Amino acid sequence: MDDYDPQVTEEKWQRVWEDEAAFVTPKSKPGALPDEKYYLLEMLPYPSGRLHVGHVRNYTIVDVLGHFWRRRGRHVLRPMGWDAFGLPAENAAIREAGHPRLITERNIASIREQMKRIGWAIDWTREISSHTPEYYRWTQWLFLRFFEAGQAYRKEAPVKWCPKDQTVLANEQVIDGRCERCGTEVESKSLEQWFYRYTDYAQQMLDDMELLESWPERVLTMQRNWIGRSEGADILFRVEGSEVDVEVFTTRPDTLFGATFFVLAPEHPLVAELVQGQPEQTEVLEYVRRTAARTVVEREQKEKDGVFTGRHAVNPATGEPIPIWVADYVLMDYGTGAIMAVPAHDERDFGFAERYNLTVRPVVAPAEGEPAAEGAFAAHSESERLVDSGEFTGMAAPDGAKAIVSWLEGKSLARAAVRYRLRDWLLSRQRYWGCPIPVVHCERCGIVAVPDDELPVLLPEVDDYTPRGKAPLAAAPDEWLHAPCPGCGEMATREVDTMDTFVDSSWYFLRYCDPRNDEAPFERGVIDYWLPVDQYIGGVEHAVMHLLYARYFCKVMNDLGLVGFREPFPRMFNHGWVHMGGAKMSKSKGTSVGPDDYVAEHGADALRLYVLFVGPADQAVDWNDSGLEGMARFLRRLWRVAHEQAEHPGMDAVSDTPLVRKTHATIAKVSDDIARRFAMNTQIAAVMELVNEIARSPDDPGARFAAETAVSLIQPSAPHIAEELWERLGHERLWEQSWPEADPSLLERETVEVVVQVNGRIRDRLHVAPNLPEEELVALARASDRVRAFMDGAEATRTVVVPGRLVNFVI
RNA sequence: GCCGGGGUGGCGGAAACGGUGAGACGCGCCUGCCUUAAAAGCAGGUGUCCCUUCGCGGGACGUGUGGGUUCGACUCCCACCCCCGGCACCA
Repeated sequence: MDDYDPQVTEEKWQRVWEDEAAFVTPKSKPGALPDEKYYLLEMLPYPSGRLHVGHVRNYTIVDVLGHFWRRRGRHVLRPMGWDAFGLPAENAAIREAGHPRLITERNIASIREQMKRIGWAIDWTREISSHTPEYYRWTQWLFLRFFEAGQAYRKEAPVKWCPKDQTVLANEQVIDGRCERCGTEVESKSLEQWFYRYTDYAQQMLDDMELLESWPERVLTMQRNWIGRSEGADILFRVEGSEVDVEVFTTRPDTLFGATFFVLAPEHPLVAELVQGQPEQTEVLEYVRRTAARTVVEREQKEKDGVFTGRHAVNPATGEPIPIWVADYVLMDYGTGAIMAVPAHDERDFGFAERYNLTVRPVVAPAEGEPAAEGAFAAHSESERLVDSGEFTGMAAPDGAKAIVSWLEGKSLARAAVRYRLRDWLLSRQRYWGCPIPVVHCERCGIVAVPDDELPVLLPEVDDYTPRGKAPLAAAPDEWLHAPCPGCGEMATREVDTMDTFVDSSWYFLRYCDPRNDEAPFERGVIDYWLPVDQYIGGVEHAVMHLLYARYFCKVMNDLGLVGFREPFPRMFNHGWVHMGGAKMSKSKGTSVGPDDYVAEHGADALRLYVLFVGPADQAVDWNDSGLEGMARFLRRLWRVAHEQAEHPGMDAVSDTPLVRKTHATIAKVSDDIARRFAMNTQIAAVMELVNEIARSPDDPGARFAAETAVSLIQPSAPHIAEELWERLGHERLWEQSWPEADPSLLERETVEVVVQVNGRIRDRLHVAPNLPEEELVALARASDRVRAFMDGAEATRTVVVPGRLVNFVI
């Protein structure tokens, strides 16, 4: 027996797989049934330079599933590609005076090489990259379909602006008031920008969660929170001494009689008009100006204040004039930017009223004899009743809410309303390295779409990528910047903003199915075969960004007849990241450990096993390589055991030995761990147990069968060594062999150990046949000397029997 | 504050349904074999405490803390402590 040399073995099999196109998936299998396919998808990676062991863990989890389902007879699609546009490459280009394309492509080449060395079963013929014109042509094409459908539109709106990256951000990209990428406090600016109208789909996103058969509960919760549905009413307030009505949204219309003042957001368009000519005008406008100068974080953290406008609104329920204030705790971009303030029943309103000595009037109270609700501002409940609320006094709060709304509805002053926290998706970016937005601005025709046959609008070369608040493309050469308007033929100017990279990753999973199509983004029939994705895998950090965007994209495409499904990823699994020093490994933070040294020392198989073995696949782990040696040890042991057994003849018939039974139990355990539980750590432990067992009884007649099975079961996790040993055991192409099946008749142990307890304490053990009748078992247990000693002559008042497990005498 | 998830040996982590022996598997550590020696490998041991005729053996305690349900609880219920993640001016 030669020594196990992972370098030799791994190189050999990687070449064989490549030569035989082992993991290349044909376009679609003619006549194949949909349930024979298995579309296995990992979230599109950003090519950030080099892989770290966190990536190795994630992709190896995917790889195990791919091998497993392929050997279970599924037609597996397992592609790879690159989310190649985006700020890091552009910033690196500015820093190093390089070109983002060259930097990106260099990174891709380097990562691809690492991936191949680890031996993942990827279909590289389907590789795609979002920065290539072949890909972004179709990103643009889809944009135009959305544009025609009114789903892509331009508007002036307050937007989040990152002063460091010099670009606008989507709401999802603002974390705690800071830019998700660089941590800079974001500012609020009013700018004209491109949006996808995904608030149209807010309700469907909620409703269609029913179609998501297997998603982590926390992701669904995060999406629900993000969409933020609330039910209530829109109510009109007349401004005293004018014809102006201001609309507010409230979730507590039952408290309308307690609305004792009225607040406008500083950005509310009515503010200037209301204070025109008032003595308070200067002070109010100064307040508005000061608020506008603050960053989002400053505004959120400062103590809330406000100014009185000198004007009053009329409470539509009481007819009473209430003062109108402008205050920074009211936000322009939720609801209507104006609120009715009910200080008795809202914590924020109460704080404000206290500060400025405004009237507090309770209008909801616990019912007679009921204790006051926990906390002064708890949500209303059946047990609370309206007080001091005119004709509604005495009604239960929820009923009162309905009654007040329909009363005002009759006077056209209110209507039931649902609001969402979700804002439209801001998709334009004032940066270079992204997909150009394919429209022109024409003085005569306005915004005009570039015709499909002129796509792609190529990203032009520019001299300077540095963001200066204006898109770098504004400085593109004239021959790019100016183009004839497709409408009137006059010279028009191209759109200079580029798209958010989340647009690129909202449809890539469709392109994988038909990656070289140059007539359409994809062929409908191919999509119908492969989609929806059978298993989607990625980090939880995309719970409210990528996953919501991609869901939205599919809904619109479905409405446009481009695809035949409403949810792309019915089954989602979140892997846990590998951490270092308590945080996710990250190249940019310098907390990153690459796979290369480990692969050079112990081989890819040992590393693959180790990253699977460190812990449950959905949990984060802190990186610690001390156990890697143990995996190498296991592989050498497997090597030795397999070679020993290769000397033994194969079994003709199925013998029934303890080792054979153990082997069948292992098949069952490994299969269930992979297919149902995603328990990659325990499936490996199970194979280790089996190998230990073979080493202990090498002359068992079932030993060769056990060894071959162990090799077969470890193949998804350690494919190179498995392939080599399989060959040395006299077989071929393990990756094509069907997955072993456990024989149910051999799953049961021949004898089981039954515990005999007296009062719940173990006093003896019996070895009996698993199907021994209960009476016999009890008789046997009662006959035990040790049991008799502890029973001390007493009779059991109760006997508990768990067949095959235990007998418990209670005295 | 609200909503999730979690606290098990020196370490990473195992234990569908409440049903033996908690601690699989691996790391680390200890002892022995092999070796001139080391590495590798192999065999065995390894929760805490106690009794022991030291050969087996036996007992008590032990899954964050305190209660509870049950013949029986890592698993169920109540209260509390701690850690991780998400949300948090959304009217």
